[in-house]
Amino acid sequence: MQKSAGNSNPQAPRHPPATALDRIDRKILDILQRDSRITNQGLAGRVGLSPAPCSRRVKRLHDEGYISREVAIVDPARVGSTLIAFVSVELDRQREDVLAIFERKMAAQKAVQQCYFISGESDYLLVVACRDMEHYNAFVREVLANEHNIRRFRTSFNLNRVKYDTAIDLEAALD
Amino acid sequence: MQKSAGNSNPQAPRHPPATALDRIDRKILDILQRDSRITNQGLAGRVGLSPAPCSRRVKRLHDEGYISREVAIVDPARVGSTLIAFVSVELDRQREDVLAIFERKMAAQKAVQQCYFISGESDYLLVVACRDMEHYNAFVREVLANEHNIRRFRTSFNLNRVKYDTAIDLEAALD
DNA sequence: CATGAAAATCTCCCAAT
DNA sequence: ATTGGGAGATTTTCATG
Repeated sequence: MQKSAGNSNPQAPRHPPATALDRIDRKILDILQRDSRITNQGLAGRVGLSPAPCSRRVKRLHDEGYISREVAIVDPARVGSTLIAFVSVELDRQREDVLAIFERKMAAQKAVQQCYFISGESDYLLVVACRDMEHYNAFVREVLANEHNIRRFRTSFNLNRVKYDTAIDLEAALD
Repeated sequence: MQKSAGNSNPQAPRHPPATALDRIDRKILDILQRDSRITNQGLAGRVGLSPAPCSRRVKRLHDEGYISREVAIVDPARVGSTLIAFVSVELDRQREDVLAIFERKMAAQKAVQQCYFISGESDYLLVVACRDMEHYNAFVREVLANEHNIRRFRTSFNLNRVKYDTAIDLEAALD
């Protein structure tokens, strides 16, 4: 069994063997997941270490791929991206090449923030961020309606984003 | 018209008047959205500024709330969080108090990464991150099956996360 | 892992455009 | 009003114990 597609990942970062995480590592990850702007000595203080070994651990967490990247989260409302659409997509056929083509297209679309190949009635779930309805309409017409392999798609719109977290619950993850 | 609930936001950060963004600001945001670990002088170089004014702009983008936070993105596979579930939830009634209670509950659940109040057939869409099926089962039994106001919920599981971006397309957002 | 020093970086202030 | 340069203050990193 292999992933649905995209095994030709251009530059899949090859990470070192990856040592196990102890309690301090998880605490560091937990803090950085929520605020990566914290200074090293601030972090060190919160996990009960001196700055030097704390810095080493953070570097290791990066190098070994536990932290894949650090990003700034932009407030969508402030930059005029006010509409989030959820699109469930059903393809005509679930042949590997059809899936791969669709996935490549979605990955290339800047409006598509998230794209999941899913189980259940439809094949894909998209999360699309747009400026407004006009922009979403343009996206649908240009991207989805032009895609021959789509049997149908259904859109729901966001009325209120109650929660948007990028953090993973590390207690539950390892325990 | 008001948001569906949660207007009692405990500490909604009150941001300054918010000046408009020029091309350089958007370029800064665009870069930081994808990599906030870049040094200030590296950023300054890429946007064609010297370090000092670049630092000032970044500070302003934070202070005025364009950047709501900076976070480390943890690789789910590396920390044993391998299962993502999508749950569409239909409530018994769409009364404000029922919505508010449900939203508060979801916001408090660490496994719930995203929660949207949506238009369409169901009321909410949840993105839930779990260690495995057993963990998801426990989540469903403890959290959803105990919630009296839920008429029904339907789960789809992630088979392949094709794309996971937190960046907003700023070109489209402002044009 | 902690301590202490060196190197690099960030941030503030001031002059200049 | 915003930029660019420089000094001061932090921060990170590398050595040693």
